[in-house]
Amino acid sequence: MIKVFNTMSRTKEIFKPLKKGEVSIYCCGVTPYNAPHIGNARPFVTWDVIRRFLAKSGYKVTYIQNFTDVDDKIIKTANEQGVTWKDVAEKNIAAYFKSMDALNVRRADFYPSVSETMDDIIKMIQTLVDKGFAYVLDNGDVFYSVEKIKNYGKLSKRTLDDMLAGARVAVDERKHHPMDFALWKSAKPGEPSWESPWGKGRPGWHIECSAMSLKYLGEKFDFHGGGSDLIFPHHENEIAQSQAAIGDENSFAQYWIHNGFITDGNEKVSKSNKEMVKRNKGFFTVEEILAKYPGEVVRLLLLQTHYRNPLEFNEERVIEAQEFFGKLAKAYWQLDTLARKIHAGEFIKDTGEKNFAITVSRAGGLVEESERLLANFYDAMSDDFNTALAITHLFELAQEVSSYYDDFNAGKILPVTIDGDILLRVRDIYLEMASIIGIFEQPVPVEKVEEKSEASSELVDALMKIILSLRQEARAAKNWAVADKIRDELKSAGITVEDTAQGATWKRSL
RNA sequence: GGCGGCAUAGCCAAGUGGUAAGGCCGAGGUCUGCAAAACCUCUAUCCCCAGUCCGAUUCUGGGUGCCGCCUCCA
Repeated sequence: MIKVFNTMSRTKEIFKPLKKGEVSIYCCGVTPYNAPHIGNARPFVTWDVIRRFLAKSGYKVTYIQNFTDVDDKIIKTANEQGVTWKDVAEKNIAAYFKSMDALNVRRADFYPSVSETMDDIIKMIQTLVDKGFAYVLDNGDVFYSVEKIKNYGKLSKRTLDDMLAGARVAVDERKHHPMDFALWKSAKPGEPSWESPWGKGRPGWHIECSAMSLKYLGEKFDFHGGGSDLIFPHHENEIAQSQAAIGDENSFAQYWIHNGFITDGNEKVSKSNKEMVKRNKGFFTVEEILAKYPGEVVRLLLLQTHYRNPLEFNEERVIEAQEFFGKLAKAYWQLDTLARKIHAGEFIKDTGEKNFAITVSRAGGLVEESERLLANFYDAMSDDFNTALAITHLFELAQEVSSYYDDFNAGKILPVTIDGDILLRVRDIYLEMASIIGIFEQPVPVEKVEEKSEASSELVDALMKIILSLRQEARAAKNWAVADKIRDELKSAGITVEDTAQGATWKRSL
């Protein structure tokens, strides 16, 4: 049983799909007028995990995400840069994909754009005009009439009276009601336009999502999501339009999922906050952040807070997440190594009956524990996609594994083949959790447990081998001054040396 | 001004009507020539007041603080 918090009811509801075994999702995508910043990334990472979880739970998932490629800001940017609106959109869509790929966000089933859905948009506006929910002005503008529908404001929990009382914006006198919004804007000089029954123009904001969801998912679909800043007016207006056009107030999305904001100093991260952009120069867009830290680390950080809560983002937290990720990765490495080597019989020795029993019981405990944690993991995910809690279960397993590994290395556990079989099962469980969270899909850039560094060249490896063997000679002669000096100087050169029971290891400092 | 949300340890962050997961930091320990790493152990009564209840951090009301939306915004 999966429970989800529905913004419409403001409560957790039991999820029942419209079609058995299938889930349809529409998530509002981006307006590609510049490169995505970290705040933009959150809903897509969130939905990516939801998709993975639902798919793993046996649902056939259809996921649609749009690009609003016809928009004021895009036109403005294009005019400023002396390029076409399409150039701007294409460039930023490419940037979007690049960032999302690095965050392991899987591709949507379709990415409709406004420019490619124009016919459907015009058709929907025409329906609204025909049914009397919209009106056309002399200049060709078309507005939606909010008074024509019952319960306008039901998603954002406000009434037309509330909104009038708190109105802050100068009202356009041509509108029948101050809250009426544009479905179609007549063409202005220097702007792209499309032919329509009302003359040349382009769609207003909101209508594209209604038209696209109808086109790709039909009159009813399961989930609709996006950032909580979209609740009003965007999603409210989508509901009004769609349900009016379809003629069914139960149509359109069944569950509304909204994610909280990423904050910086308790303030919403936003491109329009000039001061914040300035303060975070060089560490603001996803691309900038990914230039310094691995995508999987950033992804993990984004999922360590429940999606509905605000998430404070700064470099310190990324570093913390990197440490956390490193431990998860190391435990996986330990588990994989141990399982494969024991399974292949590499470690087999005569353990004696007593030790054999202890070892099997210890490994058996590990597999029981991993199964318990896997169940907890699914419970957490089933409770409104609580990735923050789910990740701690994965981490607990990582700790169990590391503890086992430590004892193994210390000789407290003797290897027998049966361990390998059991540990392979534990490894599969570990990977199952990781795959839903969506990590370990990229080469792990973590520290080495063996004596050479992954990111190094053969030459560096050879040099390090020489240096470390010289240092080892000094250590053997108890010449600590020389040994420590070598270690200290390597450290300042960006290489960390650690002495272990198996000899010295080195890695590049992070 | 209208509407909505949040308030848990130094920091981050789950959660529950029966005295609160996890991470970071910190303290102690094992190991070690030292260091590091690793592993083990320890560290909160949940913003304030009132109410309901046998019992509230968790429910209700009030207060305070913070945030968001109402204009573009993930």
